[in-house]
Amino acid sequence: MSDKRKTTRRRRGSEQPTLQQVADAAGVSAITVSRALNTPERVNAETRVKVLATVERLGYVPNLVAGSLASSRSRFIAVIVPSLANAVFIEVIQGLQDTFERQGYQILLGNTDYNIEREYQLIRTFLGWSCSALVTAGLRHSEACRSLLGNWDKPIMEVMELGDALDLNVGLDHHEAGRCMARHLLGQDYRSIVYVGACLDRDYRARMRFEGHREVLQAAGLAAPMIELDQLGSLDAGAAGLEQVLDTCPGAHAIHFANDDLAAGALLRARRLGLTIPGDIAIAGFNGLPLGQHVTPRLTTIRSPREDMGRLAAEEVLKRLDAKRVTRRQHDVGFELLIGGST
Amino acid sequence: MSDKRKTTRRRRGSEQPTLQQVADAAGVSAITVSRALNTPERVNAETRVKVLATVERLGYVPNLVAGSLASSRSRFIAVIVPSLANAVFIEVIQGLQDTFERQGYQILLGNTDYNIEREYQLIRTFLGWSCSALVTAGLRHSEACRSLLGNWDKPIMEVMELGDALDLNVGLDHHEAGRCMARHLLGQDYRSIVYVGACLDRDYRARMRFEGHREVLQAAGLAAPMIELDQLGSLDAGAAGLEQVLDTCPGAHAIHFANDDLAAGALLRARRLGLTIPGDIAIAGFNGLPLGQHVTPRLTTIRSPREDMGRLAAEEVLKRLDAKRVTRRQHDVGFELLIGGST
DNA sequence: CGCTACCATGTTAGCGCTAACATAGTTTTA
DNA sequence: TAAAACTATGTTAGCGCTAACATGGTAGCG
Repeated sequence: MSDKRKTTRRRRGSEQPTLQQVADAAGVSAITVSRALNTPERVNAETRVKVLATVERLGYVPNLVAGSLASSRSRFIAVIVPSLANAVFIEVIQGLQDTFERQGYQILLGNTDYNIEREYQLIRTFLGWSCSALVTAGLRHSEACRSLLGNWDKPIMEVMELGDALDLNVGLDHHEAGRCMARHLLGQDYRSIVYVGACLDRDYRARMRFEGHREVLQAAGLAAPMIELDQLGSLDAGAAGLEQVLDTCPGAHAIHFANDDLAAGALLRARRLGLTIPGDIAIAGFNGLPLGQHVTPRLTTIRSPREDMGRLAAEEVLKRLDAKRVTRRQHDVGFELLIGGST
Repeated sequence: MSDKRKTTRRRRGSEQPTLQQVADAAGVSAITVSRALNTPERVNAETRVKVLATVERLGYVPNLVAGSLASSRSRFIAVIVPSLANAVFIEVIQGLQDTFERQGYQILLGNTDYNIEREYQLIRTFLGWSCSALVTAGLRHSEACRSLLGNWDKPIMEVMELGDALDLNVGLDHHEAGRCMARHLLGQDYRSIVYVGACLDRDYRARMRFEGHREVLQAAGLAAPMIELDQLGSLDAGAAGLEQVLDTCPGAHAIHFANDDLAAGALLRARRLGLTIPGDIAIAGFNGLPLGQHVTPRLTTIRSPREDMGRLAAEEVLKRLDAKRVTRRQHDVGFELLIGGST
């Protein structure tokens, strides 16, 4: 390097004051300011007051990027869901956010659009942010993703369904939910029951429910016809689904929809067509959305405790982060059959 | 410091390979690996291939925290909304996320729960992450928040409503939307019109719409009664609102609800009560949610282009980040009156 | 052919913070 | 009363990356 040109290669990022500047202004060392902010109980009360006043006076905002690099811990929690269009995931996120933010963690939200490759990319990026934990919806991941997570030493929480999880798991048994509704429909003496779902390759939990449903019908010696729509859960798709059933299965007594959006769309369309429910056709859903309780007749459905699922998932992750005992890796949050007038 | 104890104070964060390790393995310098990953066009094709193969082989995941510190740029966009329970914000977020993620930006989502003090805290934290830009719902902020943002040199985008913005602004005119619906109702010859809102101090945009509504009614020489519910937009609240109107304003011809959730709740309840719509009571909403088009009769409402609003907001921010010309600071996305059978 | 221009890559010095260890003063313990 | 333990604060050395400048080679040009 050239000899004299010590032009002190300056590179200040922003004009924000730094920890060091606060320390100088307060007449202490940088580490004392750091401690006053992060572990106040380890600083003498008098010093603490002086430092915090200086922080306030200078309008100091801690650079969390630098802090994370130094400590190799960020207070990020990666949360990955397949869609934001579905109220179900929103409610889980609310439960997560509520619990995590209360503890000073920030959620990094990723949306895969039901694309398993996209999930891998998101997880890669999130690992680069030194997240403290990962919460992801579902148990299905790409091979690349599994091997990436295999080398990761932070808590991993898989929510929504139960099964063979990577680490922690909070969810419900979708096969059993499908069986439960099918049993209810049989109990009401419907014999010709159609299952209507949408995009079951992506919404594979709906397929699990169908499998449970089919099991029960077959055990009763009945056929289990299924119709798959090509648009994800929406009122429109449900209305279309109803019409498709009326066209192609004229003798159907009941329709078991994969979710409440579809079921409510069908129910509203049926009423508009002047059909009697459940006389002409019975309708059942899944999720327990509020809408189902406001339509007439009330929708028979299965309520899943979504916000609680998020909350419980977050609590279990927090326990892990606090190095608390791991009591159980798996939690079944269950579900509840809500019987309305629609069946 | 003691003389000999050069115990090389090691502090490796994780076991992840670093840039330097990739560089050594590939036989180049660290900066070349950095360039191969971040500005591949500035590296010879042959070298690039060799480096990327090594990256792949070692399973290297870039430490984004370190990168952000060094460059004092993160690819975070702070997004602050008052609630996730409201579909309106979700759709705006979807528009934002879709556009930003496509450009490699990650959204940091904050939820204020309609608490203006919480907004300040969130913004403080987000500034600490060296966000590239801030998108926030609404123009109302605390004094502390304004002064914090005053010193900030990155793009700030305020969405949802139009007005005196800090920087960029994409939204619609809520006063005008209120006027528009009031004019429609007058045009249908309703004379006794009640406005029903919920928590109008928090949902102040609904209050703006009420003010537009009141202006029009008063100009026509009519009273503009208003009922405020104490539960934010939900079907339940709407049903309760309808009953309150029936009780307290027995001569009402029409109800102008602050949003579609309330309106749909009222409409469904009215039908359950056996009322004729719009004969016994006319009902109007705001938002243009799909549900409004599925109830019978269809709900008269105002559709706001929410996802487009998010998309446009993101595009404007991206233009700024690319140092493109700032054509306009403010964009009115407009709205559309949807006339259904409910009025 | 000497000059500038440019391309590909390297060297050095931080970014702003915290972990790890050090030190001085005070209290407790045997 | 000396040693051990604890309290409050400071010093040093990175965390893993990129900006800024440096260097050597090749091409272009009059």
